[in-house]
Amino acid sequence: MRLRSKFYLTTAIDYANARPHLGTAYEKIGADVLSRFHRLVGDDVYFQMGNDEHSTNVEKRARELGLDPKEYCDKMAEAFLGVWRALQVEPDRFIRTSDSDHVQTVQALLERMRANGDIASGTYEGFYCISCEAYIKEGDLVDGLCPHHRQPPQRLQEENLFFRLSGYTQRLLDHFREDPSFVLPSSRYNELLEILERGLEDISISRKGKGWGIPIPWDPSQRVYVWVDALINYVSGAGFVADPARFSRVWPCDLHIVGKDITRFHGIIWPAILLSAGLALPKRVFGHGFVRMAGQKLSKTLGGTLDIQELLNTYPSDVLRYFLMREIPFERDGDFSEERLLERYNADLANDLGNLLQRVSTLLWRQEDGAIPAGMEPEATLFGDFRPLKNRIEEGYRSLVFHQALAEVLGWVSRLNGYMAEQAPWTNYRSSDTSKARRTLANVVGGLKAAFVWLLPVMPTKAAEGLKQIGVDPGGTPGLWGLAGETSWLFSSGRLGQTRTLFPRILEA
RNA sequence: GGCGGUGUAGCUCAGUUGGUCAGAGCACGCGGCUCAUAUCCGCGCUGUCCGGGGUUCGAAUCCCUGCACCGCCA
Repeated sequence: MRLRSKFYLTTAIDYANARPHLGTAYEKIGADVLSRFHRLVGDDVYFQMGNDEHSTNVEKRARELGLDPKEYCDKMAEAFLGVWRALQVEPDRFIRTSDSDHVQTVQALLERMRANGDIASGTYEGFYCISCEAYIKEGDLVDGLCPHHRQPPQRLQEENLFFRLSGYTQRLLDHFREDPSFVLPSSRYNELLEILERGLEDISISRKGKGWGIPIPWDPSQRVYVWVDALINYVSGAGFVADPARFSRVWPCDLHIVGKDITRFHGIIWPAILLSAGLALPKRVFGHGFVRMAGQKLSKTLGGTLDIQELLNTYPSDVLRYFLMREIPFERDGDFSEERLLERYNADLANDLGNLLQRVSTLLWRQEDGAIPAGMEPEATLFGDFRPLKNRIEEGYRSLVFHQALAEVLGWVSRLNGYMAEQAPWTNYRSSDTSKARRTLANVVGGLKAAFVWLLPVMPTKAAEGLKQIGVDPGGTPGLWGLAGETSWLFSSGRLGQTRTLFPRILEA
């Protein structure tokens, strides 16, 4: 029996100036799936996400609404949490960069960096895009506008604090070469490696001002640049100042899940900050792909947003989670469309999985009064290669290839349907070959138990409901994931729960 | 401008080191079953594997080149 291994997992934190859209939800769902998977296999999981509040855009938006930034952020935090709850995304901590332990952590790390001789003041001059919250090089402007937001940038010149990022080029390069899986997928790794090979430049880490933002401890006329502020949330949330015991248990972070557009911040700047502050580096950064609609990028500034709440009126959150994880490979971009969602739902969930549950339940209630036949043997044709199947599914989750894991589970369900048709237990009952029918049904029920357990990370509610229908209480069964890999458990006796249609077919609207 | 990725049936995609590799699922057509949510099972259909050259006995798979889309960097 090995010790429970800890697993500290984070998503990016989100700007609090717009409600979450499907793309944001995709990232959180992926992380939540992974978090649930690790809990199921028995790891000691700490899962964090949150909101990034010290942005000039947030401040601006708040003023527009006539609110104090903090007040506005409170409302937005509630709005975000509402969406996450609706999607069954359940972090252990939802951090807000205005939280006092975070503010203290940021200041403490800056002091360490300064003590380490990595911070100096200097003058910055350049074009700054307010929407990007970043400087843009002159050559990147398109017709004098920010290429991402189509807005005119500001010309800024100010006295700032600089971080000697350049001094960390070699250490980061060494680290990248030592661990090619530090940044995944490999396409992102290669991009960052190239940047490192070219060498890093120092970066500005503060902005002049006394408003919204975290004050530089030794220079209250400067505020910490949002990106630096934001990155440090991973350390704050782990308990750096608020809970040192937890911090020492949980840090370094096992995995940062972020969008592919910000892997650079997480794979280069963030590790450099940590090195400077004398903290261990995270073990891995994963840059996921984007959800597109009809090939178009989803973006809060460019609009084109699909309302999540509205989708949830038609499709339970389990179904939306399933669709996103099944259809869009986590490391790649993929298209979202409601037609496709409907297709997947009816084909995979209603017809294949839900219907199988229903047909086996009906037979057992009618013929066995709801008892699951005990003492039956697994059929070699079905369970012969069960072990490798289970391993592939586990590996799929572990390495964030969720679509593959789900394809494997649904392939298994498909085999169960085929087996059922082949054995035709209903004819056995008619010809009084009850033992053969029982053996068949026990096999199908056993197979379904495994399938539902494997689906728990993605569809926590529906899979649990499915398990209850075949007599398993998921909440009251410790070590479920492990049990689902053992035929002795899959073939244990039991009684069916109440039968209810798990995934009612949805006809075209 | 530099580096990298992608381009395979109507749609979404698998295709390890070149030799049943022309595939899966969905959609579609036909047949079967009736336990089931008009569901399930079986069978079938469609492809210049982006174009053009080349290497090879043999290439979707290697090389060159062109095109399209995408990403990172400049």
